[in-house]
Amino acid sequence: MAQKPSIPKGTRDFSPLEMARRNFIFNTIQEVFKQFGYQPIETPAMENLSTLLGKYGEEGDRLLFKILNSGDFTKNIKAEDYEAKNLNRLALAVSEKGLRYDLTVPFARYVVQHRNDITFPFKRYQIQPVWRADRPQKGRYREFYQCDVDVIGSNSLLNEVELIRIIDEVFNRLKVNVTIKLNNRKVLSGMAESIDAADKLIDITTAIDKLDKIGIEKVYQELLSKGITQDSIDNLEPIINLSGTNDSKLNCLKQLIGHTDDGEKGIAELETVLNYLKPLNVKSKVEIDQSLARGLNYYTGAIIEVKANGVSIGSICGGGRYDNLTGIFGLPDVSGVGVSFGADRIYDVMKEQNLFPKEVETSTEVMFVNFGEREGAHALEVLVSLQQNGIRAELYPDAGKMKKQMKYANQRAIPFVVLIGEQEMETKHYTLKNMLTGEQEKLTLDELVKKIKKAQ
RNA sequence: GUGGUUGUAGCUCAGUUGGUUAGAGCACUGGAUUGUGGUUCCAGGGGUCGUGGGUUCAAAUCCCAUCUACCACCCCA
Repeated sequence: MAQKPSIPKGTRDFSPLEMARRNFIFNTIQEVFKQFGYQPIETPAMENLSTLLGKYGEEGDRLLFKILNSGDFTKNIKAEDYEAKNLNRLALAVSEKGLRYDLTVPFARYVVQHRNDITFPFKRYQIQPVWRADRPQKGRYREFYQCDVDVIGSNSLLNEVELIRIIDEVFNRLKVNVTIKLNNRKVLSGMAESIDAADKLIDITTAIDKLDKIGIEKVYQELLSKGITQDSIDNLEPIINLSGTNDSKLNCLKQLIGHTDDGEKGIAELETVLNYLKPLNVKSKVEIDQSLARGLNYYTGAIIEVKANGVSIGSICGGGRYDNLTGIFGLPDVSGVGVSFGADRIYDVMKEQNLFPKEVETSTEVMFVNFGEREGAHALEVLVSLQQNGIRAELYPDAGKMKKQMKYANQRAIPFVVLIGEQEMETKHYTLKNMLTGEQEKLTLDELVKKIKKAQ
């Protein structure tokens, strides 16, 4: 136990069964992305710190993994920074690269860098791990995969509609029951403006974002502590407390904040998206949630978040529109909208709800028992024909005890075993054993193929 | 980053007020069964009790530190 090896905090190994299930998720998501016409890109695991820093707020900067410079990494350290324990400056002195924190900022960097080769609107997807130096918890890891779809260079709200359809399609295929929550940043600014607290937008949004979790009283407490007046809070109450159907929420919002510029625009956008959606037969519940804010302060329009119904885990997918993300890299006025699927959390939800189809766990469909040199050679020929017919087959490599070979097949959950000994070699009728029922029968090669194919 | 809970065999866990050689179930290996797994029976291997220090004649057990996992906050996929 003492010197048992281990892996860093918040990281995980994935064993074959977990990989089979994870790949099921990744493949499903990727198929949907492709079906909607998105193209893949990849970016490096590490980016220059200058690309990453300052994009996620103070909290985000703290959660960035930084990479120690090669060579003499002390050469840029200034004595006074060391004396004063100026950690930020020391970190910059010894490190100029960091692990990516999400896929959106590297994508923005990519777009700016390759702007001359890209045809806009650019629809890309990206499935890669990201790293955050967060304290791990259930559903929270330090290394996890994001599956991003974004379209950049188009202001059309049809993109929002398309993303919602993608979300719906992915979770339908995965059989995960979800609620898609929708809001608009402009509605939030309209709210702030209508209570004369436009300058406190961030404080207001982060506070009411917690409504679900901590209840309305605590939200008010937090607002007061941030310097929002009691008058303003009283005015805010009817807005936060909206309930009912999307239509009735929209109507109330119009009355309450429709007079502000941003409020009017935001409501109109929400209404447009929902109207597009109406005839499209989206199966997941789509609901307006005027308390939905999400932390990232670069969203400017739509805000989207997906929750799995009946599982207490954070959001499993989220995103929104950002009008000027590439602006920070010197390419202004390019609007983008996208969402990110959290594969690891989707895995946890599906695990908890037993949603993985057991077919994904079958690797080898048929195993040949090895009786010895001559029998093995014969089995190999039969095996090749099966493989050429698209059947996943393997021959046990050692002519060991039959019990051991059967046990191997059993534990690998291989549904069929073929036995080829003296008798079978002579008659060319091979014994096929169904490992689930225990039934055996003697079949010719053609019958063998047919039988196994039928079970696929 | 703040506060709390935790750690004994590969896994899930017992372990008395601190007291000889730390146990069980499952898993693993071998046998009963040299052409039959998943059931049954028998036998066996495997732990310096997370790590480091301290208290004590004596520590898995008490104290401190540290690491891990989990929970709440913060934040988020």
